[in-house]
Amino acid sequence: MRIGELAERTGVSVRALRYYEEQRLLAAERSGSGQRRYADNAVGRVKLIQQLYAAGISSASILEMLPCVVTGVAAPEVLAKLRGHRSSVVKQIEELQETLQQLDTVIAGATKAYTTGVPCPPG
Amino acid sequence: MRIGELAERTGVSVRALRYYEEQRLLAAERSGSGQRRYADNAVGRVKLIQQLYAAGISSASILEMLPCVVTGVAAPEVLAKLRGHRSSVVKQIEELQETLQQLDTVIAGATKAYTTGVPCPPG
DNA sequence: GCTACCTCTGACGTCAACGTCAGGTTTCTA
DNA sequence: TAGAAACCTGACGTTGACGTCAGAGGTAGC
Repeated sequence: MRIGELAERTGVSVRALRYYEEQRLLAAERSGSGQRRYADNAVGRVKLIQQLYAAGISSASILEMLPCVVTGVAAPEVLAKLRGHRSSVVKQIEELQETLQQLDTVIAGATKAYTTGVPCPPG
Repeated sequence: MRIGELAERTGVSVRALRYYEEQRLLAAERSGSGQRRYADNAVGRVKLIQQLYAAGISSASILEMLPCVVTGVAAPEVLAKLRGHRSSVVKQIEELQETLQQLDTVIAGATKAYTTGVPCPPG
């Protein structure tokens, strides 16, 4: 498929896909005229990249771990980094759960208070 | 306390604290010579700010919700935004949990494969 | 009162993941 | 075989949360 279709199917922009290629995260065949052609599995690859980005992992780290994700094999150093990222993700989840509780407390309190008290000025 | 102590007690930089003030997220009294003086509860406030930042909430949104967190009262519009942020945090958590599973799969597979197979080149 | 450290304002620098624009080529559709 | 739509390669712009540096003034221990 061409880049526009991949963009549509993954929900990321064309520019982002070119950027991934620049970062060597996503390869593409080229047609005779130089247009990018992607295989079907590129969709999954792009979604994986997005997921890792969302976890706060940098291009460089993703680049490092991608072949391992694909082949299922990793050298000890890479494995150590993977474990590092794993624990960072765990920590992020824990912190977000705390934040969620805070938000819930505020929402619950504010909802109740507003039915009886003075509102907090918006803006 | 002065800004250096607050920085040390919260683990954020002096520059960040000044930035929070710029964004009107954190107020400070001033000494006669113009130095910032913070009350003890500033520690909690800074940690809250960090938590909200970590949830991907912008300065503007934090500014909007802070008085509500403090007073426990919110106008309906603000409340709606709070709920919006809440669901965004929930979504983030879900996505991170997916990512965690992916990482676990990779780590498990790679650990096993490495004991028997070919390593993935590091770097 | 000396000295070492802390703090001030202002202003430019940084970094990552793209957005956007320009100017030209390719591909699809009628 | 038009012409619209998609694609190409640069290359500069953007945004947020700070980092960093300069030059000047404040503070605390001895």
